[in-house]
Amino acid sequence: MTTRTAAERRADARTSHLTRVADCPTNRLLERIGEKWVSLVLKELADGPRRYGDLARTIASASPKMLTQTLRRLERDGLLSRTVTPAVPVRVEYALTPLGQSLMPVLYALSGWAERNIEQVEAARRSYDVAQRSSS
Amino acid sequence: MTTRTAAERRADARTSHLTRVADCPTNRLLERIGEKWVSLVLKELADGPRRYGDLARTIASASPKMLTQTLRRLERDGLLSRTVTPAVPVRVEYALTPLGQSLMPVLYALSGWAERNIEQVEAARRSYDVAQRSSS
DNA sequence: CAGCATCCCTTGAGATACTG
DNA sequence: CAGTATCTCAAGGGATGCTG
Repeated sequence: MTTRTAAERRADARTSHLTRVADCPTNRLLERIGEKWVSLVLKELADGPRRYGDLARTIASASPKMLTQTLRRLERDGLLSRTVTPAVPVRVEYALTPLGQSLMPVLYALSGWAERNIEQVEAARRSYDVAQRSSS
Repeated sequence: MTTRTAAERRADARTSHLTRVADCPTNRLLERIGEKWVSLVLKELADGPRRYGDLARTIASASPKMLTQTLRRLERDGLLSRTVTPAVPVRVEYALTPLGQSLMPVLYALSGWAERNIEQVEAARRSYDVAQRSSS
C-alpha cells in the first residue's frame, strides 16, 4: 500500500537519472572539451609546450580570464602541466601530459569528421531553415 | 604613416580570430555534441528509431522542453530525421540519418577514452584540489 | 501523444582595470 | 610576463502549466 503518487515516482526517476547522467564519463568529458576554448588550447599544445603569452597571441580572441580559466581546468583534470620557472620575469610553460596526449587522437578523429561533413551539415541547416520559414 | 594604435591592432586581431574560431568545423561540432542531452539522445537512437515518449522515459531527467530542443537542433543539422504519422493519437518517430550514423563511431571513440581514463582524471582532480587547499 | 508557452534563475563568458 | 579582480550581460537550462 504505497502512498506515492505517479508524479512522485516520476520525479524520483528524474532525480536518479540525473545523477547517473552527471556521473557518466562520456558526459563529463564532453562537458570539458565542449568548453569554448578547450579544443583550441589542446591543439596548440599538441605541437609542443607553449608559454602563456604564446597561447594568448595564438588564441587571440580569448581574454586573459578565459585563457587562464581554461588552462587551470585542464591542469586540474591532469591533461596538461603548468611549470613555473622562477626568474625575472617569470616564465610559465604549459605542456600536455601523457594523459592529455592520449586524448589527442580522439580529438583529431572528431576534427576529421567535422571537416569532412561540415558542408553537409550546413546544407541541412539551410534547407531546414527554408522549410521553417515557408511553413510559418 | 598609420594612425592605428597597438591597442586597436590587438582588438582587430581578436575580432578576426573570433570569426575564424566561430567558423572552425571542429568547434561547431563540439558546440553541438557538447550540449547537455545530445550524446544521450544520439546513443539512444543508435540502437534504432525511437518515439518521443520512449526517449522521454529513457532519458528521464531531461524535461520535455530540453528534449524537444535537442531533437530539433539535431534534426536541423541533418543528424536525425523526424517522422510524423498522422493518426490518433499522433506518432512521431526519430531516427539517425546516415550522416548521424557516420558520427557514432567518433562518439564511441570518445566514450571509450572517457571510460578508460575517467579514474585517472578523477585522481588528478582530487590531488589538485588537495594541493590548492593546503596552499591557500 | 507530443509537444509549446511562460517564467525564472544560474552559469558562461566578455570588457575593463589592476598587480606581484 | 603572467596573471587577478570586478562588473555586466546574454544564454542555457529547469519548473510549471496548457494544447492540437
